[in-house]
Amino acid sequence: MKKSQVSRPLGAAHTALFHQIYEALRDRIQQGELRPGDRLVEDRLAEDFGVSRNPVREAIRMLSADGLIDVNARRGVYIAVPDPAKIQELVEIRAVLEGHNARLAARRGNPKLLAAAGRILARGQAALNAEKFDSLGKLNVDFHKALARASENESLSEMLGAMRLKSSLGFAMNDPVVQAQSWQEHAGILQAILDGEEDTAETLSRSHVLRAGDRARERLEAAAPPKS
Amino acid sequence: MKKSQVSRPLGAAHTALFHQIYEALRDRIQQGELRPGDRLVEDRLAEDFGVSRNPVREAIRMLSADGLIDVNARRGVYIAVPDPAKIQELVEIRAVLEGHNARLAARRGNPKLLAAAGRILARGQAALNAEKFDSLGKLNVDFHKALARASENESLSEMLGAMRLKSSLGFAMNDPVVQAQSWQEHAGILQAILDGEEDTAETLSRSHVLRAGDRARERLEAAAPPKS
DNA sequence: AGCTCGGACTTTGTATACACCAGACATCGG
DNA sequence: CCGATGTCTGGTGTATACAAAGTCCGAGCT
Repeated sequence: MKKSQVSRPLGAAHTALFHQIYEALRDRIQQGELRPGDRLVEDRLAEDFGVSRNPVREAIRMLSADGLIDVNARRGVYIAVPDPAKIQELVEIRAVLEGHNARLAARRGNPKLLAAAGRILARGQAALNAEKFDSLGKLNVDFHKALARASENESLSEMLGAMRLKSSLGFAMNDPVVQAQSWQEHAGILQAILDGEEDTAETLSRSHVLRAGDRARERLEAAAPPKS
Repeated sequence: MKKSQVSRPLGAAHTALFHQIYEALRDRIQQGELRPGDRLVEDRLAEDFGVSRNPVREAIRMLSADGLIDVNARRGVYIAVPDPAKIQELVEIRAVLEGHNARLAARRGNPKLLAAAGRILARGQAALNAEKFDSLGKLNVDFHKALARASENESLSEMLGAMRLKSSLGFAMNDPVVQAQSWQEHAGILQAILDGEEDTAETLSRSHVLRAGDRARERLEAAAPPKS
């Protein structure tokens, strides 16, 4: 679910406020500026954005439908705090879909789109060698986006994007260490796709997601051990 | 995405109007009462429901985020008219996910949940024999819902539900003939799950969805041949 | 006749105002 | 001292009012 909710006829004036607010909030969540459990107060947001409460409310409904925030009737809205089990479910589903996506990409074998993915891969490896971990998070997202495009299945791309966003609530996807480890697997996936090895591409891609999930969970548990 | 957007702590008064309206509209879409391309006018809806425009607008934002309606800024909102290519994409993704769901269901092998699915299967076969085609559509949805529950992966259930709803926009899922044909495949799927045959369950389930999609598309093209 | 232009009407977008609920604090009785 | 009840306040839910953009249709022109 990108910015596609409201079609913007290109030159057509300003986009509606509720839409701008929706994107702004979503970006803040993705950026980690708003963290799980944080409260969103309509009045505050309205004032911050310099608008009335209505556009804010409509943006909140959209975020709610996306599953990014939890709305407790009459008690306030909060950035969703996903329980680990749900996150694990999401990761498993993502693994299946990313695997399928890799298979499709291998089947299509679109040289242009794959070259684009290759360039991002190179940039990522360069960043890794230069130990510029902070830029790795965005590159990781870009790489997966490029792969998603390479499958030439737009719906699948959108779904994967939405799912990545949602899982990013569960754990810091942009944790440098996790990124660095997982990055190395990207090369293998892309190679399999380039070779047209559908099965290999799917398997590698699937396990890549699962492993990344495991690593993130480990670090999460290490940081905040179960209070049992 | 069930009614889960707003948690209702049981005794907590009435559900908000915007939520009721959201559900009402969604049901109307699912029921086929509102058809692709139909226009939704805020004022009309507000009057029909006997409320102001605000709850209606918020409901519209949620439906928009679900991808069930298209909002053209300042020009009106319409029930989404999915182009066939997108529908095909959705069907393919659904096939993969339903396949995975069947695999999980086979792996879990929860007797209680599978028995529930079995009961619905029996009801469906009975309806088929009695040629009560009109009830078959709902039973089909129920059967798939039961299967989704049997995988014990809540996120997956929700996603499959949402995807079924969205594809139902593309073609009349409740077309009696399509339903009748596809229904017979259900028995095989459930049997494979009961036998714990993960691979078989996944394969059958996947091809079941793809075939149902093909059949629906055939009928659609037969009804409204390409104007080329 | 066909086209353009302009104005009224329609519909969406936003702001303001009010009602009601839920939790916090205070007060009172035991 | 402790628990129950009253009040107060912050925040959400809904309604009404206003502004702005889009659409439709007919008059006038070529």
